[in-house]
Amino acid sequence: MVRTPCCKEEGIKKGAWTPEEDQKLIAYLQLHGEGGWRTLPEKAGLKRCGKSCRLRWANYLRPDIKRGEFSPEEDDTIIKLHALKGNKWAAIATSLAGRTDNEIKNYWNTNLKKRLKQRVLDSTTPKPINLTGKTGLEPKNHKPVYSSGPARLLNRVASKYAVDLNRDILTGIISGNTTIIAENSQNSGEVYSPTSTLVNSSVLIKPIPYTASTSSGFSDNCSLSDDLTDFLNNEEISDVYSTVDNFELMEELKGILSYGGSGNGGLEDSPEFLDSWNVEDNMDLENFVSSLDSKVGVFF
DNA sequence: AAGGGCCTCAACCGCTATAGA
DNA sequence: CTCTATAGCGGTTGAGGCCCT
Repeated sequence: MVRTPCCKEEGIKKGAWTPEEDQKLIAYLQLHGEGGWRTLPEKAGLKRCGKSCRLRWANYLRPDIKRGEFSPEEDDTIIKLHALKGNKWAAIATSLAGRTDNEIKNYWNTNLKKRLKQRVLDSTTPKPINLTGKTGLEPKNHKPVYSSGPARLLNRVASKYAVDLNRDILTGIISGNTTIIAENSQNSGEVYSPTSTLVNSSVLIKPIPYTASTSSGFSDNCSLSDDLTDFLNNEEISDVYSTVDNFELMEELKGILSYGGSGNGGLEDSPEFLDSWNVEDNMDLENFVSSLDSKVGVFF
């Protein structure tokens, strides 16, 4: 399809709008209503392209736009909806009266994202509890029995990158039916307290197999074959984690798996590196995770 | 006081989707 | 069915303000 030229013509002004331009645009739209953006600038006496006029109106001049700081309630809504929808700013904006997609996107990138990352960092203090001889969970007796792709992948990522993973988050993700075992010899006999961080490079996440009578846990038809966002958006998972706390839980996991930023040659907003693993390939996850080295560089 | 770095957010860019001729 | 115009979306940019040294 031939691309429609926009703002390519000579004499078209760019940059910040002046009050006079705003007035011209408002006056024209009050008189004629929205639409006809291509011809609007000439009719309204503006040296702007139609697209620029439409954006100025939609994001700034529209009378129903709410300006000012976001309320805590709006923060919560954005966080929850972002956990569900990802960077679908327009979809999120439909649930926040008076807020534009652009405004929400900026607010997320400059405030909420940082706040969530900071929360993840604050929650990653390791507190191992020595329960040697009391748990019956000696590592050598626990060859992992994986029942789901997600759990396996999380485990492999954790073990491969010695990443700080908050156990609360992971146990939540695995619906509480999870045993976490320190496998490394120097940690033999240890498990971690519910508030601990998994800092060891050989941590196992062992979900109890899903059964039809269990309302929580993973079924085999829920996998990470696409990406983590899809996984988290999976209806089955969303149903399990429909409370406020668990929305935050999901958000934190996303934060952890994206933590590190592009500046480190790593990840930023979404775990797209997971895309390369397809369950149908029957690829060994260990090989897959090993291959991530070359894909993401310094991870975390 | 100055200036360098950081942060915010309006505006732009590139692209897709959709409607209608 | 094809082509074009328009609307809309998400990512990115850069001007200006703020803060710190």
